[in-house]
Formats: sequence, structure tokens, C-alpha cells
Amino acid sequence: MDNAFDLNAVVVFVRIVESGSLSAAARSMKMPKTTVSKRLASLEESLGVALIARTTRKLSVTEAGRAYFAHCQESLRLLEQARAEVTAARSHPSGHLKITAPVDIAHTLLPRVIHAFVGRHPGVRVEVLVANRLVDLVGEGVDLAIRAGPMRDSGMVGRKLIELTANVYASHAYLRRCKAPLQPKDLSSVEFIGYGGANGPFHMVKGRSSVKVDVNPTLVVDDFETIKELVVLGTGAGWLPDFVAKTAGASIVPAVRGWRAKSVGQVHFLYAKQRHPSANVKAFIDVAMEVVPLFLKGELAMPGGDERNLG
Amino acid sequence: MDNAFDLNAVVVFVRIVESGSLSAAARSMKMPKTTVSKRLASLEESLGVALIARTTRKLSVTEAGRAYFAHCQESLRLLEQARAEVTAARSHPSGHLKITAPVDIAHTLLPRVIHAFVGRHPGVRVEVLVANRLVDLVGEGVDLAIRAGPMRDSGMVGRKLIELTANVYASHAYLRRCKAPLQPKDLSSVEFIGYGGANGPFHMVKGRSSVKVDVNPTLVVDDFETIKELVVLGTGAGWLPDFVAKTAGASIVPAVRGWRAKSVGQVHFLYAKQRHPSANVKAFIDVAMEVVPLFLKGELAMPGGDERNLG
DNA sequence: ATGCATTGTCCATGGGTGTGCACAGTGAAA
DNA sequence: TTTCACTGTGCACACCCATGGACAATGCAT
Repeated sequence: MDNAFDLNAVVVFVRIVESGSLSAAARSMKMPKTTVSKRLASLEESLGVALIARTTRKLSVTEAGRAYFAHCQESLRLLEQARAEVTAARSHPSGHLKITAPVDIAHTLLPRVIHAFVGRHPGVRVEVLVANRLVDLVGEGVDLAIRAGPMRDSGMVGRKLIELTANVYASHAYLRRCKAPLQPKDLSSVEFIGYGGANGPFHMVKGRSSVKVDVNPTLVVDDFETIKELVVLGTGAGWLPDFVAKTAGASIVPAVRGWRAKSVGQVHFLYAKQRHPSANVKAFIDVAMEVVPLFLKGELAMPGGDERNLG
Repeated sequence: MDNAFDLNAVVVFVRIVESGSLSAAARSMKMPKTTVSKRLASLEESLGVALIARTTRKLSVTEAGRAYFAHCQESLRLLEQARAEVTAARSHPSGHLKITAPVDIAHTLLPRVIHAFVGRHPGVRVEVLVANRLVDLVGEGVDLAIRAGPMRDSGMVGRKLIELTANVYASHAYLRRCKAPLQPKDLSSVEFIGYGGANGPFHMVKGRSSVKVDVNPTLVVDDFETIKELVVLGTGAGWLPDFVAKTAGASIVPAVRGWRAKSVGQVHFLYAKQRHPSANVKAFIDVAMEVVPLFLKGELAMPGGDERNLG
């Protein structure tokens, strides 16, 4: 950085011309006169041109100085305007927001949140990237990710959205075919639809009670939404995250009344660890923290299918 | 100068975006990576906005960063262009040049110099301020003054143009009326036209000889050109600077053949003492140093009156 | 997998720079 | 004239900041 010339000196120069004197400029910028003097001198030095002819009392801007001043003033005005725009956008959400989420969440929680978000912040263009793979946030320019399970991305910070609660669900018709009411141990003998390969025994809780449940999956699917559809059709009982089951409305219910499956983790947000998080990100998280619990409690109106075009 | 934000950081930011990485930017600006990193961090701090999301390997410009970058890049381009224009104008004369000179010189030497100057540097607009008063150079935005006699302006530098030589001139007709050839002592008995109030005895020289001449002015005028006209008309003999007499062409000649008046000082330029004198000023002085001696030696063509409109 | 090169950041240190003071020069007021 | 307020600048010093080395993290090549 040997002889890169000091842009701040340009600011000083412009202020001098605007103020009409070094001292006035110094006052308006709240810096000592001597600094102003030296900055101007160094600018003239690095330009190799006299900008301001000065006696102790009078000032007059050189021909070169006048030309330079006109350009600089305009340029600095643009720069200041840019700064103002940015700091304005800092507080109130606007522009672009890119989100990624795994398919399960993208089909369930996410549409509700987005629906509320775009309603509240119409100026923001939202882009959603639905993928189960681990998206490289900074590499793909993603502002915010929603992930399930433990997070181990370095340089990122997380924030818990919800506890990942789940249960074994079944349709009313299916339950009528069984000898209700079922108990946890009965689940090992019903038609059970398992998830993916990582479907071992799980725990069910009721108050302080906790029992381990072994199941014999007659069917294994690696997609919760497909499982949900099967459960709705009465194919069998299936372990489902509550937020997935919820999208089926009242057509399916917990198979074992009064019990629920033990939580297996959290759903959380993940975004770049920065001193100054994006206003868009913060706003989106705020909306999500407000909307999702309502949705899970069933207090959220469930519109028909207008969010399907976002998937 | 508490929290005035660092414009140089903006330059660094722009270079980072252009280069695609902090390290690349550091290399291209020849400053250590650590400085680049800190500059960027401080810019984000003072803006209160994250501009660049960065992992150790990948970079991605924030929404806010993109908007800011576009404006800044344009603005800095303008600034750089301004700098280029100014430093270009440094070497080759252009723009505006304001000169002041006393009337005597403005009517004699100056037109010839200006004529040559505008012919050589057509891009420069020349403005001439003819006045015998002491013009405040910086106060009135004058780039260059021509003065006769000692200079005692502080903060200014001078450069000698010519030795202020003079002589006693008379017309051919007048000399015929006298009993030529005249000797220096004869001057006390001719009709002598004196200058202003400061017209005491003067010295005349011939080789190593020097004699003091006392005159009895029958007529005193405080304007050399008027004196010259009177001499041309044959009213008497008059002490005239050579450069004034020269404008009368061959119609007047030294009254005492072989002798001349002793020099009484210099004509010099006066301009602001600055590290970086204006290219215009330098060019003008160069032209003057070249043209004036030619004129005084009579080798310069004397056009009719086309320089009159410059007075 | 495992080096290897490269990236961005943290940290102690020295050089550069902004600061306060003093001073010459100037204009307005008395 | 003399005084006075104020201008812009030279100078010595303290302090901040750029510096370079070290380090964790990461992608590429083998």
C-alpha cells in the first residue's frame, strides 16, 4: 500500500472548498486545523498539482482545483447516497432473501412461514432452494438455512425454531379396524410404516413414563410426506414429525391416545455468523418464531393449496 | 474526526469484490491480507451491515453488499477519472490563466508574449488584468503577475524576465534640430520629458565609463507611453525603458549615440510559492523568456495592431 | 485418506500520523 | 498608527494502525 492515495484527503479537500477556508472545514469536520492542512498538502503532493492557492488570510481555488472539485463533489455525493441507502436498508427488510430447507420442512412449515413473511414484507424477493443435501451457504449465496438434527457447520450460528416432536399417527378408519384403545406395546403388532433406513426402536412418553417401542415395519419409505399419505389412506400406522402430520389436518390422529414419541432433536435456523446479520434474515426468523407455534397448535388457518407453487 | 468513515475502506471493499477474494485484492493493492481483512471489517462495522459473507475459502457478496458495490464502483471510477484528468492537465497546459501586469508592460511586452502563447497553447483561455495597483494575487485568483522593480510579496516566488534597461530617446527630427552628436552632459540643456515624480538624476554608461546626468525636465508625465508619443512627435528627449521605446520602431533612437542609461532594476514574474506550480504558468514564462529577448533585439516581427483587443 | 497450498483472522510490535502548541502574517476595528 | 482576533503552518510527541508471523479451516491433487 505504498503510494495509494488517500481518499479521505479528497473529502477534506471538498470540505475546504465548500467551507471556504481550512479552519472552517476543520471545525465542520471536527478535526484540528493542522490535520486539514496536512491532508490537503499531501493530496496536492500525490496529485502533483496545486489545488488551492492560499495565503494566511485568503483562499483561492486553482484552475486544476476547480475542475477536480466539481468531479469529486459529485462523486462523493454518490458515495454518501450509497451509504445512506445501505444503512437505511439495514433496519428495514428489503431486497432479496435466499432460503434453503430440506423437502419435509419445505412442504410443511416453510410455506406457512413464507406466506406470512411475504404478506408482512412485500418488498422482499424470496428465493427458496429445496434440497436435502448439505447446501454450502456462503458458496451458493444462501442467506438462511433450515436444518433438522444437530448442526456442526463452523462459522455459522444457529437458532432453535422448534423441538422436533413426533408421534405415531393413524387414520380414524385404521384405528377402528384395530381394537382401540391401543397401548404403546401394541404398536409392535400393527402394520407399521417406517422411515428411511435409520428406523430403529423409539421411545414413547406419557408424563414421566417412558417406554421403548419395538416395531416391525412392513413398509419402509424415506420420505415423510409419502408416509403421511399412506397413513391417511389407512395403510397402517406411521412415525411422523408433528409438523408433517399437522398438514393432514384432522384426518389422522395419534395412534396411542395420551402418549407421544420422544423428541429426537430440534429444527433450527442456520445463518452466517456475522456482527451484522441481515435484516431480512432477522425478520424471517421473527415471523417463523411467531407463525410456527401457532401452526403446530392448530390455531393457524390452513388455506387450501396456494402454497404448492413454492415447492 | 471521531467517526468519519474511512473512504479508503470503500476502495478496499470494491477491490475485494472485483478480485473475488481478500487475498487477491491484497495482492493487487500490494497490502497485507490482514489489512484488507481489517479494513473490510471496519467498513462493515461503520455501515452496520454485513457486506461480504465469507468462509475461509468461499466468498459471497451480501444483498446489501451488491447494491453498495454497484454505487461505489461507479463513484470510484469517476474519482479516478478526475484524478487522471488533473494529473494529465498537470503536464500539458490547458484551462484558464489569469495574468496581471502594469500598464506599461501590458502595452508593450505583454501583447507579444500573449500572441506567441495563444498560438502555441490554443487550449488555454487567457485573462489579463491591467492595473498599476498592487493586485492581491491569491485574493483575485491571479495566477501570474509581471512586476517591475523590487518584489517584496511574501509567499510568492519571482523569476527575472529581463534587466530593466532604459535610455534617453529622441526623434530623428528633434535630433536634427539639436547640434548632433550629443554627449551625456548635453542632456541637461535639451527639452527633457521626465517620468512621474521619481525622476531625479540618472547615470549613463558607455563601456566602463559612467557619468551622472542632471536634467531639467520641462515636462513631467507619469506614463511611459505618453512620453513615448511625445518623443515621437519631437517634443523633446525622454528617458524610456527600452521595451517601451522599441514599440515606436525606428522612429525614435537613443539621443546620445554609443551611450545608454544604467539599468534601474528588473522586470520579473511573480507567482504563488507552491510545490507544484501550474503548468500554465510555467508554459507562459517559458514563452516569455523566449519571445521577449527576441523582441528587444528587434528580431521579432511587429504586427500592426491585432493584439489591441487583448488589453 | 493425506499432504500441500491457500484462505481469512488473531496478535504483538514498530512506524507513521494525527494532535496540541507556538508562531508568523493578515484584516478589521479602535 | 496599535490592538486584537484569526488564519494557515512547522514541530515534537503520543497513540493508533498497518505489519508480518502464526494459526485454524478448507479445497485440490495425489
